Amino acid sequence: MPDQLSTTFAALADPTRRAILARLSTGDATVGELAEPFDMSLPAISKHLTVLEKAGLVTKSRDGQRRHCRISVAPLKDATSWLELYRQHWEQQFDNLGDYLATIHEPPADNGTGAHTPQESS
Amino acid sequence: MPDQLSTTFAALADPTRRAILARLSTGDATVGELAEPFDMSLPAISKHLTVLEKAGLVTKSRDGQRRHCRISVAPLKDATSWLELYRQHWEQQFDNLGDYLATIHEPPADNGTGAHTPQESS
DNA sequence: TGGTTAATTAACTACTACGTTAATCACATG
DNA sequence: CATGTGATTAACGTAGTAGTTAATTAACCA
Repeated sequence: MPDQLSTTFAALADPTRRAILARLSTGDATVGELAEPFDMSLPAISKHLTVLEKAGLVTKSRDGQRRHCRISVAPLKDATSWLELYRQHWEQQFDNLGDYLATIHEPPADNGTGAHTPQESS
Repeated sequence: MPDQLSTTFAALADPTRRAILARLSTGDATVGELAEPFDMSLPAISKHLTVLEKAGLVTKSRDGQRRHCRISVAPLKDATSWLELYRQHWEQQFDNLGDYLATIHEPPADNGTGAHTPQESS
């Protein structure tokens, strides 16, 4: 029983499932409609939907003999929140690159160490 | 051979690996230092680092007999970009919830359809 | 040279993921 | 009731994941 965040990321780690979510973001659809664009059997799509459903990313409701699928983005929000923790980090990494690009336009002061890494461990 | 985004999400779909990234976000570390807080064998951590490295989230460099690990956040940026596509979607979903919460404080105009879903398919 | 330490690789086990086809369930309809 | 359709479940193959312990590589040190 993995945690919620792991389940969410695992669900997103498949291009078919991401495509299904992309499709559902434009509106609800039945299982058959979702399966149609894929070169894959209906049971395969059904299983992908089960994965998405267990991850809380899709909800299904009966409509006669059809199943109506709807996207549910709350877990994506949590995943984004986790990733946001690193946003400043990559912005800083860019800053370091900027610093580096600045230094190589400076006269080479005392840096003949042959170091290849612009970033400090800091 | 999955695509880059799938590899990134798959790498993030493990709490040990996310913890390793969190640790590395505070500064570089050796494999042994990374392994220390976990109740897990060193080879297990080494494999997790291999997964992170293949996903481009960690780079390793030799430092004598140690391996120096550094976080590399570019793939996280791409993952975030993908998730950002859904940000407006969940904001809208919240708006719809707000609308719904507003309607149930309104006199029931002509909405006796028994519908349970505040959102439109739109 | 020989021994210790850091880390990886090898070999193995157990489990899970992803796809298939065939069978089944559940609803719809002539 | 019989039959077709939408979707799931069953059973299976293959491949990958996650962990273990044991063996190996590579650097350091006395």
